[in-house]
Amino acid sequence: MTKKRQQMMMTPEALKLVAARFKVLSDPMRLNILRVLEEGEMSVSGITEAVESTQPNISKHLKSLQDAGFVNRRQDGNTVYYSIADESVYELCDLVCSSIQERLKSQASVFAGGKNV
Amino acid sequence: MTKKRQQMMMTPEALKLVAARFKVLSDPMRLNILRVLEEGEMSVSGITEAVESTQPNISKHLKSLQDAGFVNRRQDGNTVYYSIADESVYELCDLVCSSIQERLKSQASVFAGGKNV
DNA sequence: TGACTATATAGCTATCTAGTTATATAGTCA
DNA sequence: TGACTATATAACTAGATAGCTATATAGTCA
Repeated sequence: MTKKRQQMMMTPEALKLVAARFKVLSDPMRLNILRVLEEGEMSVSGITEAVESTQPNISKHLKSLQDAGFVNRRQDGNTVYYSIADESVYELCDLVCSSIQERLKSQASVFAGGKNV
Repeated sequence: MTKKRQQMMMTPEALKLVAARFKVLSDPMRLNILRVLEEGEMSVSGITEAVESTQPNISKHLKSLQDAGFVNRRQDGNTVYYSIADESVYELCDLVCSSIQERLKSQASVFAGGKNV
């Protein structure tokens, strides 16, 4: 567990890029959209219905997801389909979920009288 | 690459938790603090100097990092030392960095005339 | 062409937050 | 005790943004 890691990126510009990417993932609605898209490509109206929001709101979120490179856009006639472009987003979510679970578990052990950090 | 993944967490509360965690990472200054702490435990004043900011600002950021469980706090006399509590944050950053590099590479190939998505 | 549909965008508002300055808190040391 | 130091907090400002309504754009079909 003490394997040497390479130093994190360090220029201010790089930090901004990384932060911006995390920012796109820092909204529950956008995460919900990504979750829906995990099942496959879907139209804007389909997504709107699936996440129970309004069409303009979803279009805006999809734009930011696309700008960040998380989703792809495909137009067929006058309906537009979005799909996942970067599968690593799910790894990110899995990591965060595991981390949250760890944290909740250790907090629970406090209440149970177990030892924690 | 097509291995089945378990479905992402789905309750609204879970989505909020995950989003909140990403939000803490969505600021360049906080990422910079984490980068500095990668080298080991450091005092507030040390961090403030390392990232070239003001002490109140850094204290505030450290508080949000601590609330999210990313860092630990240890007081010795009247100086306070912070250290990394959750190493997974570096995995998250590595994933994002790789993803950004992939993206930049594919964009570069467009300019070079290579084929892209 | 015009009526219709799907998506995108503009403009607005309420909320949030990074950074600032000033101050409070709390520990050390004489 | 008082002077000093390190950190935390309060109060404020400026900028960002999620969601809304209204509207624009663009594709289909008669």
